[in-house]
Amino acid sequence: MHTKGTFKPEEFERDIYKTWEEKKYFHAEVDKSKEPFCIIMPPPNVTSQAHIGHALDMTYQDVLTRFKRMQGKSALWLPGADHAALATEVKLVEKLKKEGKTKEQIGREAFDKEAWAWYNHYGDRIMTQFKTLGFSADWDRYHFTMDKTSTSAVLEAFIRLYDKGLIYRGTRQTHYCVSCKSVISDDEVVYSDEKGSMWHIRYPFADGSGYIVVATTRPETLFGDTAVAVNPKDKRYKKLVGKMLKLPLTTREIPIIADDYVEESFGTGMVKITPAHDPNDYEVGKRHNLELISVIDKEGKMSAVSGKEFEGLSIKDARAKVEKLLKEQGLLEKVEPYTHSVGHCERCKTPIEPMITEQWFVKMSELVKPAIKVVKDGGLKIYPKRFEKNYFHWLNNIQDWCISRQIWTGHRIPIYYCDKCKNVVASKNAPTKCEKCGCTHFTQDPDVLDTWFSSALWPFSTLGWPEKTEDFNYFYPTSVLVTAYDILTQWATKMVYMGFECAKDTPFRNCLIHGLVRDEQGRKMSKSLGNGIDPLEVSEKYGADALRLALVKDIALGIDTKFSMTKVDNSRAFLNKVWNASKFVSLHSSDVELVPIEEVKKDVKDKWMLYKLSHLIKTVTSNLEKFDIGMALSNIYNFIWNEFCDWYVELCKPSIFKGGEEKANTVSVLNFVFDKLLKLLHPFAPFVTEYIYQNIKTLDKSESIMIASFPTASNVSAFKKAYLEEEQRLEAIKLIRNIKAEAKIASNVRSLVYFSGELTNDAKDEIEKLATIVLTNERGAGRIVITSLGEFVLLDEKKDKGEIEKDLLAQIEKIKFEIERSQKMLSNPRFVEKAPQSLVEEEKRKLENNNLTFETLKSKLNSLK
RNA sequence: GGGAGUUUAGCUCAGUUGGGAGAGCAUCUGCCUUACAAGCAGGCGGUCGUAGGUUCGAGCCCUACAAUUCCCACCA
Repeated sequence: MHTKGTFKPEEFERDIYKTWEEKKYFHAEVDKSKEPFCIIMPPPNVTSQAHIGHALDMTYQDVLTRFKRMQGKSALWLPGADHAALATEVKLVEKLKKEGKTKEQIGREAFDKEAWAWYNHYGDRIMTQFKTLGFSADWDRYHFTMDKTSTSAVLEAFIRLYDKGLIYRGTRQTHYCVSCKSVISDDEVVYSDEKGSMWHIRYPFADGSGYIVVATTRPETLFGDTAVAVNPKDKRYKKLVGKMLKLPLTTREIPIIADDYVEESFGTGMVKITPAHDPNDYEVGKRHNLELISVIDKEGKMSAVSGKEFEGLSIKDARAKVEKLLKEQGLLEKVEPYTHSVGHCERCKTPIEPMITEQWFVKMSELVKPAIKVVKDGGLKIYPKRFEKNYFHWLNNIQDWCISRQIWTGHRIPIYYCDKCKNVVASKNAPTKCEKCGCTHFTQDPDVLDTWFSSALWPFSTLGWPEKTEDFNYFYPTSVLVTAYDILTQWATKMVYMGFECAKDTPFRNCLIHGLVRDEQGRKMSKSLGNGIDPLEVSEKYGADALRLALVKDIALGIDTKFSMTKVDNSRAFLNKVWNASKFVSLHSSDVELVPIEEVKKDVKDKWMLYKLSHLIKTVTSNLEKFDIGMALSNIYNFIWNEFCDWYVELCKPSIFKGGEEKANTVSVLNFVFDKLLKLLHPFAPFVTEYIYQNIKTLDKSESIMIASFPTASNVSAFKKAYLEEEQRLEAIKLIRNIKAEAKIASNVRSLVYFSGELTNDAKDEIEKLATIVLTNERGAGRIVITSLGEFVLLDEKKDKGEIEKDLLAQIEKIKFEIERSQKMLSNPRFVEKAPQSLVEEEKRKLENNNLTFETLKSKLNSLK
């Protein structure tokens, strides 16, 4: 039995998890007799370590999975990891650099091997970490975005989209990272303000009649200028439109054009247009049919177009040289400091270069339509609802998705070019013979796919798609996606439109958005700030259960949460409380033959407890169904501590100490209730609940609490009367405790209290024990308190008449205030008319009671005089 | 520039269709009462950001404003 020892989670968490794994409780099977429930785990980067954000995200998922599993669903939580192509490549290149190598030196094949060695090395580290936090994912179905099934899904999806004309190759301006030597998507560009300079450069007129001045932050791109633009409404420059300028440091001439894009008030009102190296200029260039001149190459060096003097220079050197030459030629008006926003590569932090390149794109306009519709129609619900706005905004403004990357890590694009006739073939395997020219030699496109391409297929690739597997048929669409709001648009949207395109349905029915975990000052946790909290350290010290509770207690959906060790301490204190409650239950159950709940003779306190328990079960279940796990946990926490421990356990003691049948009955109910509470708590604190469950005596015990049934509310309307009766007793106890404290009587001193009304023996025992008093019907003077049971007088306090009178007057004042309040409401005809009848009745009842109390108090006062 | 969140006790935050303001921590008082001092009992503490409006009634609904955080776009 479980009657000794203190709460030491480190002594049992590991073993319990091992048992769960051995018993295969995490494994979900296709079972047509059960309803499916499925969560696909958002795959963390395979090489990352578990951080506090994961802990929150996964706790949400584990709570829901465990809840549904206990409800009898076939609950699948499918885990996996992501290869994070660009992030991994950056790290691999760094590693090679340390070894004095480059990826080009070792070649593509060897590089692939390096990548796989890397995956294998880190492969299950993060998943092992997740296990220590108690997560109940089905590890048998672990997937990786580069594994066979995922690769097969990627190939299938690519070729389908290609054949439908939804994937195409195009030349356009894209963000290019000269360090990663790859194009990156808009989402992978992070902007930050940087101190730079604004160069004011003189562009002479071609006819030698003076010059104009343009302002730029990128003087080195002037070799790519193909025009200077002014606003068509700008009176200053209207006459100049059409005139030709001599481009400094070159022999070229460029025109002055008019375009709305230019703001009159900014800089000089004249903008140099460099279509190949600026997104806005690119658009202007398209409108005016300007030539694209690339002056920066993919290495981040100046190209031949910029002239012999500049060719091969870095951007930085070129900039300095341009400045020097302009100065020498008297073409530099001034240089002023200027702070502006500069885009950087998310992974390697290098400033990005807008560049014209040839890339593969996914055409979005049609693809996006069902994804918008499903949310509008309610086929996919987003919690909280307000995030729908972000979702729609994103999809309505979406650009074609650039999916090719010039790196080596990831899924290679399944496009082959005929060596002879350049025929383009999309194929899962290398084609053997060209249909057009019969050539047998093909070269595969060197690029790989954006990581998000495989992540977009994640909800169905993990279930076996494109094969028509049983898993896919049973579990797809999945039940809910759990993720933080920062990734809703980047990832969730992709899964939805790819889900419709490939798997013909929404990938998940619900999308649950939670906030981010911040530090105590509300800052984002990051390596550079050094404010990160390692969930594994916390778990090791305080137990995984305490960590989980600290993360999700009192959090609201979609709202950031601040993490603090105070919360962990509090959670541990709560678990300790549960631990001690279990010791109490155990201690008194050992010598008792438990009676099934239907057959137990229940007294008032038992009915009161069962009545309240039934309501708790309803509330918790409904909150969990709404994904409000923060609220559900609060419900359970408050009930266990404030209702069960503080009141019910104490109420049980008189019966327990009496022994015999009365004890057996009480302990049976106590056991029943505690068992239900453990089950309610289990999804949140799986380890300690399992440990206690295994070590206490209960009827109908399952092999594990994990697979026990989640409590369901029973009909308790018959207990309502007893419930109200108990509430009256508790009210009296609280009021008596209160006057005792006010009278400065120590809480452990048994006070003599006068009471003249009728009480059952039970009630008398309870009140005497819990208020620490002895009741007597011998009248005396003292502090008076009026309760719904009658009048109690505290006798053992030496008080003179004056003080008692003062007390009474204070009570009378209080009650008068109440009476006036009720009267005011009830005398308002519009309240009586319009407010719900039950409310009006309630108010009338209160007024009546208060009037009675008022009369009693007044007669007391009079009798003193 | 566009959009969203937040603003409630000293601190961290709940508050489920509008119907007498809540928890934890901190603090104060008294208790080592036979499950638990990681505890028990009792207190102190709030014009619910500001100003209007709707309503019999507003922390909750509407409007404006302020502070703060974030997202998107952009910054020649």
